[in-house]
Amino acid sequence: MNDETPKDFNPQLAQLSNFLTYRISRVHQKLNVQASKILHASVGLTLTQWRVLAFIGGAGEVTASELVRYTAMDKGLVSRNAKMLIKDGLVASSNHSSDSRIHLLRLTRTGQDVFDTALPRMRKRQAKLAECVSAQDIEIFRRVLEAFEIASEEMEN
Amino acid sequence: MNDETPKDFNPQLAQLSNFLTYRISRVHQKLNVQASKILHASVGLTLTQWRVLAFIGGAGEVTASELVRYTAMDKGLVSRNAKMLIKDGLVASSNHSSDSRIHLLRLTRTGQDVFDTALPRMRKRQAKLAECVSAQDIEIFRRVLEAFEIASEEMEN
DNA sequence: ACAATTTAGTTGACGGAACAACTTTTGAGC
DNA sequence: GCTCAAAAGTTGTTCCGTCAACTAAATTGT
Repeated sequence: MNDETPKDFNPQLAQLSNFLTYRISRVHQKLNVQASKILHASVGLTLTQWRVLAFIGGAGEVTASELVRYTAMDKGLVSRNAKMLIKDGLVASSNHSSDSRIHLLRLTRTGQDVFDTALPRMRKRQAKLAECVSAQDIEIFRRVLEAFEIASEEMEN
Repeated sequence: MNDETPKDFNPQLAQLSNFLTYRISRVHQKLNVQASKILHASVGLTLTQWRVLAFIGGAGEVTASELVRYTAMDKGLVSRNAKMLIKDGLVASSNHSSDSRIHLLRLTRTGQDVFDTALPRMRKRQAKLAECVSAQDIEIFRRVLEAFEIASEEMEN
């Protein structure tokens, strides 16, 4: 969190900290911290809970496995977080008509309120981030992310 | 890990998965998995151990707190990982001449070998990632990361 | 129609990272 | 020179995400 140039500045060290993966890691962590703060302060959810809630809210009605497919989150993680949200009364689960394995998840009235409260704040945050750079650069940034994501899966070795 | 378009494709869900922070999160995770595999296979280190080792190797001789300053890693995390590396004989620690709190960390001969083995592989991986997009786009990507990192610290709200 | 495979979801165990409390040593202020 | 604050590290606790094992239900193949 101390980001002024240290007194004992060492260019070699500074260079090492430029490894791409490492930089992504740091940015990711900081963004997470920030998002978590907002969520905690506004609706008292963790980031993961929010993600699950947001996907349910955005979709209207989904199953856990759809959620897993779209978010690439862990099965167990989704299951546990959904359970918490259900326990807290933000999400309701109902049975699928023909497939009794499946639980359909949707927001409760309260869950919808939480969603409606948090979403604009999260969007605003996104917008603030986006303001830092040009729209074009964001576009490129997205493309590079996309390319990296694909590359990181393909690369064998 | 299933990344073909799901049969039950839902554009609303797809849209939600485009939140920037979330995408960074996913890419970050996948890159980590990949890096970890390479490190595990080549030198048997975890990503965090490698980061500590790499910083020490790059700097020649550093203290733990310098490491903390440059990597923005947690104190405790650095301490524990350094300890493991010392136990495994990859890092040696010696006392500072005048300040007895400080331990100077440097690579042992073995540590240097490990460093020399892993570094080119990690660089190669970076290069492979970089190949996916133009040099110019990488530059922009770095700039955006930089901007986001700053923004995520400043934003108070 | 029944065996075998696949899919949905839950749960337990484990490991690693964040946070905080604590010790020890050094430096600063008076 | 003594007190108090700051810095360097260590260690304990806790929480969260990943992996893997497991149950139950549905689907496929013959």
